Amino acid sequence: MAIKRKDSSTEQKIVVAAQKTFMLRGYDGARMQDIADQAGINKAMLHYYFDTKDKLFEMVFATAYTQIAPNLSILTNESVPLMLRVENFVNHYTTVLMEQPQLASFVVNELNRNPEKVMHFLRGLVSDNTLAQAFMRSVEKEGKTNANMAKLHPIHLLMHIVSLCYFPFVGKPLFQYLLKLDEFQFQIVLEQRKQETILFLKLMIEGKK
Amino acid sequence: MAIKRKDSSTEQKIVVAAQKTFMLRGYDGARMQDIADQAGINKAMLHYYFDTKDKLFEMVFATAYTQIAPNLSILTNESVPLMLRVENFVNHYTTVLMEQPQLASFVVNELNRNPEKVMHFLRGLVSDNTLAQAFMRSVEKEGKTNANMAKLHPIHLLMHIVSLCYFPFVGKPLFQYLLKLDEFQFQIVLEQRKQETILFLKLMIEGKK
DNA sequence: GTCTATAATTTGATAGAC
DNA sequence: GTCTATCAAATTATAGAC
Repeated sequence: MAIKRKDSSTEQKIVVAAQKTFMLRGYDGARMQDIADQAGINKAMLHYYFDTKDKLFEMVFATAYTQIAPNLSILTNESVPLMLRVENFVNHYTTVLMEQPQLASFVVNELNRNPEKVMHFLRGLVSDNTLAQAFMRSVEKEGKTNANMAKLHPIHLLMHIVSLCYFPFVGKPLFQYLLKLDEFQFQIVLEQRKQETILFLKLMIEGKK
Repeated sequence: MAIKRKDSSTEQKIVVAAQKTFMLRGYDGARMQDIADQAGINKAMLHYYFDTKDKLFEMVFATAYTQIAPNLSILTNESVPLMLRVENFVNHYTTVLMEQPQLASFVVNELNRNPEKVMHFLRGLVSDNTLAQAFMRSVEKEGKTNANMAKLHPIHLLMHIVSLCYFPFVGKPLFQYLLKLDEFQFQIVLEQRKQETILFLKLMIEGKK
C-alpha cells in the first residue's frame, strides 16, 4: 500500500472527487476538506494542483456545462426531419442524466446562485451564439411544409422540450416526495419518460397520435 | 418567567430580509450578516428573534414550500373538468412565479442540497399524503369517458404539467443565455407561455387543436 | 429590545520539512 | 510531489451593558 502515484493519477483523483463534491453540495456547500478526503489526499495537495477553490470549481463547471447544456446542433441539422431530431435530443439527454442525475441540478443551480463565477466561462463559448437562431429558422421552415405546426412558436417548442427533459431530474426529490416513489420506482418512471415525452412532442409537432 | 413581547415590526423586517437573502443565495450561500444588514439591524438581533440560522431558514423554507409546492387539490377536484383544472393550475403557478421568480429555484435546490434540513418539515405535512392518489384516480376516471386520453398515464401527465410550469423559471439564466433574451423579452415569453402551455396540454388531454 | 464587543468554530490558503 | 502544522479571514453565536 502507500505507493506513491504519478501526477496525472493524483490529478485525476482530485478531478473525480471535486466533481462528486461540487455536484452534490454546490459551490457554496462544497468543502475543500471533503474533496481532499474523498481523493485520499490532504488539502495542501488540492492547492498544489489547482491553486484555488474557484479554479477547481471552474474546471468542474466547464465539464458539467458542456455535458448538459442543450446541444442545439442536434435540433438544428436540417438534413434530418424535425421530429427525428427531437427524438434524438430526448433520448440523448435522458440517457446522460440517468447516468449523472445531479448534472442538470448542479448546472442550473450554479447559474442561479453564482452567475459571476460562471458567466465569464459562458462568454468564452462562441459556439452557441448562432445555434438558437438556426433552430428557430429550421422550425419555421418545417412549419411551411406541415400545416399542423404552422402555429408552433420555436422558442416555446424549445422551452417545452428542454423543460420536459430536464425538470424530472432537477425536481426529483419533489416528485419522489409527492408521488411516494422509492429509488427503484423512480428509475422506472424516468425510463418510461423517454417514450412518453417523445409521444407528447410528436402529438404537438405532427398533430397526430 | 415574564415573557418579553417581541417587536412584531422588527420581526417582520427580519422575515422579509431572510426571505430575500435565502432565496437569492440558498442556505449555504446566505450570510447572517447580509440578512441583518438588509433588515437594518445587527446580527445579535437575529439570534434574539430566531435563535439560529437553521431556525430562520426553516421558517423561510416552510413559507416558500407552501407557496410553490404543486397544489394537487387544484388538479383533483372532480367537480371541474380535467382540462379546466389543468388550465387553472398553469395560470395560477405561472402568475405566482412571475411575482417571485426565485421561488421554484430555491425550493427545488434546497430539496437537492439540504434534504436533511428540509425533510423533517415535509414529513410534518400530512395533507399531501393522499392527494397524489386522488389525482391519479381522477385522471383515470376521465380516461374512461374520453377515448383520446385512454393511454394517458397520470404520473407522466403530472410530471409534464409541473415541468412545463416550473422549469422556465428554474432554468431562466440558461434560457436567457441560449436565446439571448434580455429581462424584458424574457418576461414577455413567460407571459405567452400561459397560453402556449395550456394549448400544448389541451392537445394532449383532449386530442385536438 | 437593541446594541457593541468578543468568543468559538470553520474554512480557504500557505510555509516549510522531507 | 506529498505531508504536517499553522495562519488569516470569515462566520455563527453569545455575553453583557444600556
